[in-house]
Amino acid sequence: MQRTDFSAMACSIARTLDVIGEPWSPLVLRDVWVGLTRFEQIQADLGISRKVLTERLNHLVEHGVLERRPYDRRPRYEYVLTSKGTELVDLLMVMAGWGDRWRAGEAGPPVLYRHRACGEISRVDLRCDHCGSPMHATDIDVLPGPGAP
Amino acid sequence: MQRTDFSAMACSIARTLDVIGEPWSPLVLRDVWVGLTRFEQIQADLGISRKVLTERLNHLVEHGVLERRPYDRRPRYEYVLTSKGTELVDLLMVMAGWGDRWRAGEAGPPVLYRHRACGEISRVDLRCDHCGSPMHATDIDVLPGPGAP
DNA sequence: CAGGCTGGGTTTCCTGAGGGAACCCCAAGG
DNA sequence: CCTTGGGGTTCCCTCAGGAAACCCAGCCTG
Repeated sequence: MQRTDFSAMACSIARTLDVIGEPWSPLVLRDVWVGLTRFEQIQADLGISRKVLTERLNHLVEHGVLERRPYDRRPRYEYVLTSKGTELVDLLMVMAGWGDRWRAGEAGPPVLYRHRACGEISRVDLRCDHCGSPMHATDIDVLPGPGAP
Repeated sequence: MQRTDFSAMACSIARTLDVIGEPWSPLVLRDVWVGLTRFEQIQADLGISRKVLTERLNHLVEHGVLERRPYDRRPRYEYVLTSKGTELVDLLMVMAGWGDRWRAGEAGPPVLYRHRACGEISRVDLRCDHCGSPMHATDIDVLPGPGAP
């Protein structure tokens, strides 16, 4: 985990990292996303230490990214994505896209994504929400915003 | 940082985290992106320990995300994004988008992005690279790919 | 041409987070 | 009752992060 507290920085990247920047957090989120929603399942899938998994889950719940809820009359719980968390999955998809492109190697990507709307195996692409044309790092200017320091 | 080695996992998210998952790495990348390309600049801007900054920069260079190059006949160096690194900035933009939306608070986002193609202050949106319609976490099915374990 | 200055690190030491394994609690079920 | 299994806690050890001091190679200045 980061020792330094990122949440105080006037930077939305740092603030996002404050929520999912700790080691394992994105992978925990991915597991919940693909349907591994219980402590034992996630622990077994990732091989993460139980202590750390407890910490991560609590942190994600505190930040409103996951919701912890009982699924039995016994004390059994599962973790589900909130809408805030579901939007974080977009980030995971972009991460996966980069990994697919640059680190998949000979074997090719371990998973494929099928877009339900068109039925095609496709990749995610970044577009401008105004004009709809591609919007990548080199296509933009960065300006100070209202919350600038 | 993570003790566990993510690079061996058959997961493109984990493989991406192996490159930029360590604390500070995304912020180092952001700094280089916005033009803080020298050791002293980055160190001063982030307040990161010099030791850790050295490690992160070396790691990013080893992975071909940054390139280290001299800018003087004295032993002075600057770090610049490779194309592999520039594509990672897309990830930073999505991160910033989430932080803007969920954690900016009253003050509003600290920075704005102007899309050069249309001139508008806009946000990045995820689209299907086939059909061009929105492609978010809930719009896709995940299937095993050729590199599946 | 000795001494400073500057950028870019390296070293040292201390603390605390991650890993691993053992332990614990509670509610069924047999 | 005793076991089983999910969901955690506790303990201990090691190693990564933070802070600050130190180092070195070239200009630059007196």
